[in-house]
Amino acid sequence: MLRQAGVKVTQPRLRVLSCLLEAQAALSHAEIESWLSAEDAGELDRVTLYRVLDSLVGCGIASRSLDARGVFRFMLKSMQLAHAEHAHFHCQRCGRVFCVASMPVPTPSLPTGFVGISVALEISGLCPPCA
Amino acid sequence: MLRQAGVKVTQPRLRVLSCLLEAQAALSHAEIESWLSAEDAGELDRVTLYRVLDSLVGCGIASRSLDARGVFRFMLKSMQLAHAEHAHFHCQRCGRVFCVASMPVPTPSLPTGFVGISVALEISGLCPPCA
DNA sequence: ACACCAGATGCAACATTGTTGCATCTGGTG
DNA sequence: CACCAGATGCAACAATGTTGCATCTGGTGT
Ligand SMILES: [Mn+2]
Ligand SMILES: [Mn+2]
Ligand SMILES: [Zn+2]
Ligand SMILES: [Zn+2]
Repeated sequence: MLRQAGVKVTQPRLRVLSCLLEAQAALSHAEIESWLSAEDAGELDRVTLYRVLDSLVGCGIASRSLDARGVFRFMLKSMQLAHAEHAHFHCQRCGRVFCVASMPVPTPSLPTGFVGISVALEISGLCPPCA
Repeated sequence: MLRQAGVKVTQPRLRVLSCLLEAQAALSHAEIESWLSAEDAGELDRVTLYRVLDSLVGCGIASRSLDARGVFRFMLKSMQLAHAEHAHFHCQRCGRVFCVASMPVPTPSLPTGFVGISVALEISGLCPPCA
């Protein structure tokens, strides 16, 4: 994937990529850091991890989003694309996120000058168990 | 508004409230701080401003949301309601938020059991100056 | 008018998340 | 195998938000 994307294949990038490949959800910098520090290989520098994540996003392998606390989270672009076309429901009580396949995300129609990069349709409320 | 909401009417709350009443968009802590520091009255303590904003959100006068950089922004709840029907554009670089009147927020069609409370259509990208 | 006190304020210290500068190292290329 | 663009590691810095605590004050009851 790294070679395909035209970036250097380095140990830190391979280690972070394997995290993202295994992950079931979007991971924060802190989560990846603690996951990696549990491995046999040495710790990965905090700043290097930030820069690895930047490079993975920059070359299109990963995507970056914000969680409810304002912390950036990362997932493979391939995984993210599967969720880009439908809405997501955020339960205000339990925090869980549900896919809402019945609500497609509309195509952006922006005023001239604006460059749209992503569109998200987010519903807040109470999920069945919480309601 | 403060008396109505059942919280003490204090000078800091009145000053912050007047900012939010004048504001054309959701304001960040930093924006409110610099706006207030330009006034005749003395500077308002950073921490007090955080706590005033918390109290305004807590008593239902204001609403809190995240901008594209992960910074919290605040606006009057009443004003927020006026923005519930259209999309919003978040600049990834400068954090500013723009109304996109041309993109209406779709009516929620949720699976049975889910209780929708709010719907947001959020576009991320670069605003004209930043692009 | 006055005393009282829950809660609001101001200040210092701290925590978390993310960025910048710079010296050194290394993956890939010729 | 030499070279170098770019990646890494470390230190310092920046931005945003939180906690602890002493002091002050808005509102209430007398
Ligand atoms: Mn989904
Ligand atoms: Mn709007
Ligand atoms: Zn729930
Ligand atoms: Zn911008």
